[in-house]
Amino acid sequence: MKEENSSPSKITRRCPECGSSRLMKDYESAEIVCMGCGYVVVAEMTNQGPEWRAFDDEQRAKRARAGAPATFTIHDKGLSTTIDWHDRDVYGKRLPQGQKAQIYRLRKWQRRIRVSDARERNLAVALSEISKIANNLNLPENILETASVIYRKAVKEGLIRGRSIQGVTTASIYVACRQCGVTRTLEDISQASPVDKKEVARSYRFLLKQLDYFIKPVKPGQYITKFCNQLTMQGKVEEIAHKILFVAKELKLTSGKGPTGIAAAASYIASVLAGERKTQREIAEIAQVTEVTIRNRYKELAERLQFIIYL
DNA sequence: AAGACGAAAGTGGTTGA
DNA sequence: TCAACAACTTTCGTCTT
Repeated sequence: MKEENSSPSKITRRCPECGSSRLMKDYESAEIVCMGCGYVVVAEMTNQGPEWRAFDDEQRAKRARAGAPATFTIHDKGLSTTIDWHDRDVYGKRLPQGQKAQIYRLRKWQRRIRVSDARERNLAVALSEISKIANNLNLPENILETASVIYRKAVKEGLIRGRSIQGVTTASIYVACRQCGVTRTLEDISQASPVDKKEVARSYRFLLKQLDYFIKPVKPGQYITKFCNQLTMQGKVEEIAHKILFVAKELKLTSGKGPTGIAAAASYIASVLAGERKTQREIAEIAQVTEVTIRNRYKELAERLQFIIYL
């Protein structure tokens, strides 16, 4: 097996920015963040363990088994047999000419059986597509699994007919992110896939309706966390931003407005208050809103917040 | 010169008849 | 299906640091 040679990528133990060893896993945004300076050390957290948990030795003995953990991300859940391309027997000896031909035929049929009918083929293509996009976005394993489950459901309900596989796979990932509380915007996700934002949004709405999912709208607070991490601002800034948001909610300034705009404005104000000023443009770029929107939210907030401004 | 501010016109999505 | 509507964007000129 090849995998044993290439060791899995190790998580850096120290922050390359400030050298601090106080690294924290942020499952919300699927990143590892330095608590000292806010630097995002690695933006990926993949679970390399088995999908089960064991609480004592007895359970471990019962649950452990040979082979890779079962996964929803391969169309047959990774349970099928594959015949590799080396024409060698278990001892590593070359096979005699006659057997070589036999193995070739076996291999051919094995492949054909594995990906048999149209639905299976669809699944196989789609799941590899999902993996590709999830990898592009450095999404953790659980998102990949969730998206795969959602896509399987969609296939089972016959929802794919007449729709592009890519559209539905991308939408599945978006649904998975929303379900698991990982803040990625439609924009983020459509950028990592060949499908445009509009198409993803259409498929997304379609999936929700057909599969009877209800997904809570994203809270601006989740975006604040994300923005502050990306802007490598101190924890203090984030804290102030959350306070501002809290007050804004009390004053009913948030309803009906885009959560990204509000979060961006709160982050902006917080950065100014904390003496760690970021420009509107910097924040606008990360928040994927315009400076004008930040200004408008900022204006509304500033008018009402002037009494509380010295927290 | 860069950043902040604001006015005005344009755009895409939602809502209700 | 269509028009009204609010939120948001784009663009551009002016002011501030």
